[in-house]
Amino acid sequence: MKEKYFPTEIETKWQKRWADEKAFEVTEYSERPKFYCLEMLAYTSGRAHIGHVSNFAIGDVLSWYKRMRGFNVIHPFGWDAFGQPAETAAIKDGTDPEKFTRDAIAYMKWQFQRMGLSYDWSREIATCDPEYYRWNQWFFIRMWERGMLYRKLSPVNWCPKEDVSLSNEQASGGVCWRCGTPVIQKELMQWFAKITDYADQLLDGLDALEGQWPDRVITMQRNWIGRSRGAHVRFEIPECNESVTVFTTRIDTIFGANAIVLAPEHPLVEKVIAGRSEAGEVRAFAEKLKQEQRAGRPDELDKHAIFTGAYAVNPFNNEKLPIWIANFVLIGYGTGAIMSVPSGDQRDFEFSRKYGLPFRQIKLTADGREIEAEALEEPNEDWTITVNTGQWSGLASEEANRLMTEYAEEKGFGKSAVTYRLRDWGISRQRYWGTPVPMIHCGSCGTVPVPDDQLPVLLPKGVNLKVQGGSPLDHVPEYVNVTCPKCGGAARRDTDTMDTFVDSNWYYFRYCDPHNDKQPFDPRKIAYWLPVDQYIGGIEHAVMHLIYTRYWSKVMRDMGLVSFDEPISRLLTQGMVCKETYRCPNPDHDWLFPEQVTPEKTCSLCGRAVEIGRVEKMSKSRKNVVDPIEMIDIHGADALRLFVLFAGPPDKDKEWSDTGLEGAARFLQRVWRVARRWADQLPGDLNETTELNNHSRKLRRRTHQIIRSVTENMEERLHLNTCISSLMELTNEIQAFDTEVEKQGAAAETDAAVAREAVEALIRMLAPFSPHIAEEMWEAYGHQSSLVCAAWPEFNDVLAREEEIEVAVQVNGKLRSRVYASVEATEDELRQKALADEKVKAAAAGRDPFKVIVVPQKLVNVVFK
RNA sequence: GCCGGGGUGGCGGAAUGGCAGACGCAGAGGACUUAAAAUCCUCUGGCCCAAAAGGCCGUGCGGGUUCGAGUCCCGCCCUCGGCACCA
Repeated sequence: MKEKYFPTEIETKWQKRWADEKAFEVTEYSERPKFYCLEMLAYTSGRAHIGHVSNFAIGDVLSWYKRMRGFNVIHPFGWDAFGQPAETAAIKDGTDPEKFTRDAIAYMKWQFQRMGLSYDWSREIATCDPEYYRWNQWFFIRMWERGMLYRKLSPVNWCPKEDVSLSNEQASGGVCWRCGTPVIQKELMQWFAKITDYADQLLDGLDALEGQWPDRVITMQRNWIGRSRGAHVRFEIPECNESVTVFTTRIDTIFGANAIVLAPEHPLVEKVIAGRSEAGEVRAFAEKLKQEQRAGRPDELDKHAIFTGAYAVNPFNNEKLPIWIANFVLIGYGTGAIMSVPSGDQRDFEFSRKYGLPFRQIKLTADGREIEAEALEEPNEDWTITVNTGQWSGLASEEANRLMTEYAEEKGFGKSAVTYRLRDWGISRQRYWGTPVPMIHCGSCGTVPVPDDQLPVLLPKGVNLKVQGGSPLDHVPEYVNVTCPKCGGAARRDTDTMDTFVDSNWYYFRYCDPHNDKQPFDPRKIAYWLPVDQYIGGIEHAVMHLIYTRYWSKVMRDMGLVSFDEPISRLLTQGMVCKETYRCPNPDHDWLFPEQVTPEKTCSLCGRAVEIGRVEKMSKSRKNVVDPIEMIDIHGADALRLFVLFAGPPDKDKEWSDTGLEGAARFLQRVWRVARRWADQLPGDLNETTELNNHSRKLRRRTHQIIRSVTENMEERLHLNTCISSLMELTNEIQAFDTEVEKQGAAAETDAAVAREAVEALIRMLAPFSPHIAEEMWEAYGHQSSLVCAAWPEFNDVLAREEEIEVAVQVNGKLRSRVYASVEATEDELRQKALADEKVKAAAAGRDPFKVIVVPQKLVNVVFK
């Protein structure tokens, strides 16, 4: 072993060797049980950041660990390569999105390879490869055939000057990012996937994920799906011979209704105002509400409403209810119409107060009082006891709710119903850089899919992206003008591309069979590798990506391609890496780089005191990003990986610290020195019963204790930060042992054997975290084959056992003393020892203890009254 | 507003009802060195006490359960994240 540890040299050597030996490539032909370790697809932003290091380091540790535990570990990698930023860059700088993306992949791959991650690169995919997106198209057609896809008019952000659709980001602030024109909403015919058909399955499937997925992700998904059980109730509108159906979860409050309120887009609006003098005014008001809503002002809290002049009839009591239109009723939820019950709902309460509609109390307060409706200061949304509700008065609300629903069903004006917050998934994008929709619109045959043998529909190259009027693909005649596959007549190709969430729905299925040109994947390979055993990624994907991919997976199940319900068994959402920010009060300087801040915390440009911002997510605009490659150049990938994992638990946010990274590097240096001390010593025999001197016995015991604790933390909780702490402790133990050996002069043969056992355990347990240095030391210890083939160290409970343990002695729950005993000491022995203790005797003052609690090997609590 | 995390030394964090502060960072002192760096050793929650011994306090705040609470229960406060007029 060299005297000094040079990370760059070692890391280059082992990265090359792993690549040459294809060390991390796997097949499904194995005796070992499989383990699928997956990190989220990397977006091709152009540059790796510390968040990537953290995400991938977690997955890499787990892959290494499972490999050493005898699993056949698939650990693949790929690129989320389609999407808007490449197209935006192209419009701004005139680059080609494909070139932009390929360059980004090349550079980022180089960066990730310098981190020494144990990926099976032979399975690498990029979603912009025709070999990949071809199968998006194939799935699209299969979904369409199954009635899972349909087209409908749906609004998009639209720039009226350039006549192009804009993403929310491009329309931020309500103006077009290119020309500053105020954005309007335009209805376009777009593709939707019927995810709502699977709402129940997606909701109920979450039960099985409890304990395996973070609680907050499960809760967020439940809320996102938002199943709500209630009833549809039909209200007749005699004057125009129509009826309106509302959805309510509280039919038991229907006697308190004071109005029917429609969403401004509701189709009945035109019918109820037809022929009325106020029709023009109401229509204009509805239009205004539509614009307001679509301009998307989330802080809009005021209720805006207008009376249409028409009335509906409450089927329970034949009361006439005025029909209103209001901004707080949404066309996309329920039936787009509600009954307003001001005494039972916050929104209805605000609406009714503002417009002076009457109140009626229809249930007791939570504390059982009946109060004057007009005296209500807030609505009562509780389930209590009904009052003033005709024949249902005096019932528990839940009971009334059930009976009144039954009554409505009997009488034929209502029905129990379930609605969801979840809406169908719009997958159309009017953009260039995405998967082309493989459909053709024919004047005589309608919408016709491109035949399978003509897939992929290739994205044309050299397209002008800075067009006005529709999508860039609309302006490529040779792309648009096709013959109908059915009738051979002239037809028009659909020019939409797909949402990139389609790409990420099934990429991890493709990893299992990445080069298949006959089908998206061989179902037999999926049956072997899937479900994913551990998925690791950012919390920002808690809802959309992770619902869409669950949905896709269920559709594939129904197509007979896969046989499981849930594709991801365990999920870990890693925290962000954050860093302090600095800001100069001078607006010309604003955010500062750390090197622009003097040690006195003043701005190096103007000398003013710098505001130290809170620790926040790294971002370019705040100038608090750390470049991983810079850090690797200084301290090595091993140290960087170790630090990001040591900084905190994987699922919590972590704070970047330069000195923390230095600490990690210093630790690796120490491990190196400790290992070097014993690398060339010939060890004697060592077995479970070998007689050892004191310091050897102690090191051996600590070695086995630490193997046990690291193993448990790996298996049960993925508390990687505490695993690293334990490795540091083991290193400290070996160092202390070395000092003892120095004191004695010469090392005994058994000393060398015990030291070797400890160092080799340390090396093997360090491998998942800092694999390069571990490999180098392993080789120096005379092992011919790589650690990739090494086994995780086993602990021996007998050797880990303490000879004498310290037992805390409490008097009335307060720590007062300590006694020493053997591990085998019985409860009674511990009790006697504690009672004999001077402190306990003093506290007793002659009394007998009221109670003595003994926790074996830990503590004795002596209680006096 | 709703939902979900979280609040522990100077800092990052540890502790699955049983000795709070493991491990690391930062800091102080010492050894080695002509010197520095590196390395090694020691100390480092607060308060009382000249010091030691010893004692008291201490996990956001207030209650509770328990022999025993950072951990469990109830009520607050603060903070971060997600969603947001979802009937």
